[in-house]
Amino acid sequence: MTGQDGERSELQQGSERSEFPYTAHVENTAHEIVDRFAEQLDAGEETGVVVSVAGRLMLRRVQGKLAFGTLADHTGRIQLFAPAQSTPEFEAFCALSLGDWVQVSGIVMKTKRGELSVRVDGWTLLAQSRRSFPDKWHGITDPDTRYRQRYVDLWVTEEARRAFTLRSQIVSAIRRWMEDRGYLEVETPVLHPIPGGALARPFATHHNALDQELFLRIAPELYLKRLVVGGFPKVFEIGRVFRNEGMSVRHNPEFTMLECYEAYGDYRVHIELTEQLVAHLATSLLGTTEVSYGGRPLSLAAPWRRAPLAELLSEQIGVEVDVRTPVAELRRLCDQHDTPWKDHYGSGKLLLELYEKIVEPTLWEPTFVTDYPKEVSPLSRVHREDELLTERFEGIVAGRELCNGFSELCDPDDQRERFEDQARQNAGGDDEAMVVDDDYLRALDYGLPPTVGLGIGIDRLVMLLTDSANIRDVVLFPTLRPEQAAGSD
RNA sequence: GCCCCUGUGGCGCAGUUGGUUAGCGCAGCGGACUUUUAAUCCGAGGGUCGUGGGUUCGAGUCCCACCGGGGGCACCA
Repeated sequence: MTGQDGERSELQQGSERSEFPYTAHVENTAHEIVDRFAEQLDAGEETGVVVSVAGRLMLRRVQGKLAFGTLADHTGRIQLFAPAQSTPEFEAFCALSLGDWVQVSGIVMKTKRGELSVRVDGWTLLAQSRRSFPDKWHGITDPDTRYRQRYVDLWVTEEARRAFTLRSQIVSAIRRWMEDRGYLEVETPVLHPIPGGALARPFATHHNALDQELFLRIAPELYLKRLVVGGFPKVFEIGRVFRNEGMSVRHNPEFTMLECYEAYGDYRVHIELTEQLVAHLATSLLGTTEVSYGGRPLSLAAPWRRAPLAELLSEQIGVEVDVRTPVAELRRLCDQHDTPWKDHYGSGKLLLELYEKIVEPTLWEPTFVTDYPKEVSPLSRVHREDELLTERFEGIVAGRELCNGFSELCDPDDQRERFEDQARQNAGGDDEAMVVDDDYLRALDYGLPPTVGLGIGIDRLVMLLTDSANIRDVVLFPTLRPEQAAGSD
């Protein structure tokens, strides 16, 4: 391609490029005008109300001595009505390109056919679009183009605008809700000397001045608990975390997590917090807790079902199993159910693998799965009724993990042992296992009170509430392969 | 990493069992039109069919490789 990749001809590029204004007078929005006048005016009626709007010209219908246009702004669309005899520089107005930014002022009126319009009594070209906009009827159908050129997608794909607006509202509502309950929002480091707080492979980077290896965080967990040690009893953070793992419709290498910690509470406190928060978001933003996901109904109303992991698994496979079931028997069950295992897996890990394979995808209605094996929960406090389990829960909705929380492990000695156990697995080839974080252990030495913690994947939550099947539909600029050099695509 | 699908002018598509100058709609260009709603009508342009090989008298169409994109599996949230 020789640079004519959708660019307009020279003729079209306009001679007054240098005359684009530095500001624009905008007092109204498309939505506001429709809201105010759509019901009131009769076809052919004119008001004396002068409005001033700005946006992109999305459609144009020139008819000799009369032109119509469709102007889009961030709130919606409104028709422009431009008669030759009253429109300043009518010829130039008709020559506008689709996608051009214009400011228009004029009276509000309805055409003979009853379409609410702004008469173009004055207009200014604010910026040109030198590349043509996508097909006005089909929009962008290639998903790759939608993700790469989100700046165009947002104009053309109504669904995209809706999803990202809702995402913003969700995050904002979460903040308000947490703050209303006495949680303090904090910011902890993204660059970690030791990656921790989750089981995942990190991205590595390097600080030149310190000549030190650093990792992009895989979770803020350990820093937030340091803050509870530091005397903030209720903290939360909404932030980006990074995991160097595969990408899929449900996984983007960087994603947003809400994590919160509360002193003096146990895991039951955050189970309730989760179901109430999600129900609140659904009610306040969607108007109902009865939603549908992928065409299938789903009730987010609290309370959600609670069930211990081993119980759910036993029920599903028809064999009584728990964390005390011998490894050999669980391996047999894994083989039977097409679930791969490794030699170093204990009963707890085998149980988890079986559960994730067999049970999790079947949990459609919101369910809190509780009492995870200690073996697979290196940061969770031991269950008060069973030393091989922990007081941990995951919230499963539509067959997917939405959140993960637990009574926090406070005992520095126990934590050290769990770290060391993880480190052994790490050395043994499991590059997702944790390593010992001595500073975190030092913090625990000063005393962490009884505490509960919770992490919610915001992207997954937004997917759920916007009925999106692909995480890329709720991430503005998802991670993609680098675009091929222009010329071959 | 493995498997399946896909790649035609700026955009959306059609291209019949491989057969003569690769079509259509939108956009863009020229023209007509004072109530359109993807406006309509007339006219003239624009593509070495992802790239590179191969089979064939002849390939957008068949074969191979590579590149891009999508979906599924595996790993994870």
